Amino acid sequence: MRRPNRGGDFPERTRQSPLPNLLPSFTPNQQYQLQNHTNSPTQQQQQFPFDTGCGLSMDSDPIGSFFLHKPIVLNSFPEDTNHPKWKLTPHNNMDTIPFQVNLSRSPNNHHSPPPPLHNTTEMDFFSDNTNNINHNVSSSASNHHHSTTPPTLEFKLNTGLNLLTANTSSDQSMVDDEISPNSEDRRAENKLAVLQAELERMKRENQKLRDTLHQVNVNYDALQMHFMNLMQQKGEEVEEQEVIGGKSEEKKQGESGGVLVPRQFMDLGLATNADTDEPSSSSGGRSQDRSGSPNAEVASKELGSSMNENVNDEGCDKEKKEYGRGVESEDSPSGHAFAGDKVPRFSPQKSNVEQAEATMRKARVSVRARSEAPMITDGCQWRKYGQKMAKGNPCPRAYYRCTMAAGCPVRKQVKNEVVFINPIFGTWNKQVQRCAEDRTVLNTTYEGNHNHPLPPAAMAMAQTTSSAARMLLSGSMSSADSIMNANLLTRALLPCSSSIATISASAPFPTVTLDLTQSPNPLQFPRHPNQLQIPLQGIPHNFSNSPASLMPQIFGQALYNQSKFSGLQMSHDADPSQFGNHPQQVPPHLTDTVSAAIAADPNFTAALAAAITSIIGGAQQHNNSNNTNNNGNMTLSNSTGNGNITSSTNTNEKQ
DNA sequence: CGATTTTGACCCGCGC
DNA sequence: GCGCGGGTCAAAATCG
Repeated sequence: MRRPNRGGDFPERTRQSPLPNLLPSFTPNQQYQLQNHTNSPTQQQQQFPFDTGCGLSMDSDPIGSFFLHKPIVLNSFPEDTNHPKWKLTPHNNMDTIPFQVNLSRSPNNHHSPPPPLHNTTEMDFFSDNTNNINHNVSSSASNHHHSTTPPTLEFKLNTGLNLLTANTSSDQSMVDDEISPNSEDRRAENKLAVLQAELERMKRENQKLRDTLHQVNVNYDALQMHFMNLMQQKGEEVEEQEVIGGKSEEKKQGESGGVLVPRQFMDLGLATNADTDEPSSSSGGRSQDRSGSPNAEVASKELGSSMNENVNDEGCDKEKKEYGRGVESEDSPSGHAFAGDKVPRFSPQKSNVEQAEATMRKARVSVRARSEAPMITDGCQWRKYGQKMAKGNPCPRAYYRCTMAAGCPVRKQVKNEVVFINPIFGTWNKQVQRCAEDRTVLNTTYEGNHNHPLPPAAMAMAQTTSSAARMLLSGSMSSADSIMNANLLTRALLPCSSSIATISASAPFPTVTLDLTQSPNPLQFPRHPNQLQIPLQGIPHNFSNSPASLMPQIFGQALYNQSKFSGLQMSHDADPSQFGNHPQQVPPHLTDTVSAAIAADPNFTAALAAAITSIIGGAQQHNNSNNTNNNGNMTLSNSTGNGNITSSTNTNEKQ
């Protein structure tokens, strides 16, 4: 089943250059003709190569590609693009003169432009700076797309641009220019020549930037693909392990007809098959009763048996339950699978990507933050569908699901924790200066990926979930990756806080817990042995004084940024401690730049280009200063052989 | 009147 | 087998 929105759950990030487009472009599908307004002798039909009248000769190859041959000696190029004599107008002007093109040139012309017509040495106009520009145009003269904009404006077709420049310059030929007796005109011509040269230089520079940006995009795609491949491989490894380890359990549940499938695989299977068109209610007894489908359970078991045959003879009742309920937990790229909250569940054939994504979907991102508000405003629309009283907690736990799109699988839990800190351990909050018993911690847990475009305000959290899930997916597989991801997570956040991020790979769901409550005392929040806690440099200390609604966006964006930049930053991943815990000490490059760039420009690629420039520019100075070791240093060590991760932190918050 | 919230019931896994 | 807790459903109530 297609899942186009996976990873792309969010609005497509266009990859437009942040730089002004200095390259020429024609209006697509617009036919242009060269119009002579003065009935000059040039009204005669011309054939290639011909003089464009601006010091450029023009040629074309058999496929209609145009070549301009520009003499080194530049002549007058009046800036008046509306020169009364030559004008390019759209083809719909029937009064214009057709722009005749002889296309029967030698095929060698494409790479070997014909000899110049003029006396000066000619150069390949595209040889050095426009190699990547598509200068193929229609083979018909009438299809010769030509911009009517001045040459300094947008254009993507150099031929058209320069032709325009030439045509708008004058009806005088080069020879005419050279014999001009007017010295003032010559000065103007020289000035124009300089400007023209500058224009060419800018075009070359722009082309280089575009090439660089293109390369960045390519690299980014490659990194993304590589990351996905790694996740797939790791998922397969875990799957194999679970298959081996689950034999006994399989035997145990086999008697009751249960079908065991490795969790990871089952997730996918249950989540992605739309072909069975199985109602979600089929797996839940209660739902069966309410749906009035007496055969639902039988059908479900049959499907399970079928799956047993097709897949790996295992099952996960819990997953089946979850997905059978409509869930929710699966996002459909096509969107139809979520209509009515009914999700077909079984699919014996799953791509590795889907498997990895399904596993990722189970990952959770939990945010602990102090807030007086009942719920974090994260930009999404949520509908409460349940509430439970948690044992030992006077505050109920609320369950929300995203209602921004029908069938959106994203859910969140909001737990209003009452935090009691034992003053014996000296865990009074020195910043807040409040009694520990007064504090309430808002614990918001997100799960799933949105299957719909998100508003900018909601992008951060959604991307946080996605990014964190990806990190969990890899981090839960090996300690080394966990450390790497933890480091990435740390680096993702702005360097001004000692908040704790906990990565838990324990069952049932891997969870990233971002603790924004600033509780450095490990006794306050006992850690799971498989948890990795990292001081998050970037979360404001006094969160209670910060709008809680902003926090998920802050770290969400940062985490998302980090996930995108991980490949880049890892290459020069310096000691995070060098950033210190003081914003004023933060190096201006890197994190701040990235965050600022992306914050300023929703276009990720644009920000990426800006950030890369910054990173590259700041890498050297970064390397020169990365020996500094301050408080807030993060030391990670893998002290166990079973994949458990322990960490030791050395933050100035630790007491 | 549609959307949202409330709330009791239900399902299921897990531990005893 | 039973109870507990997490999670979900859906009818009823409420809201705008």
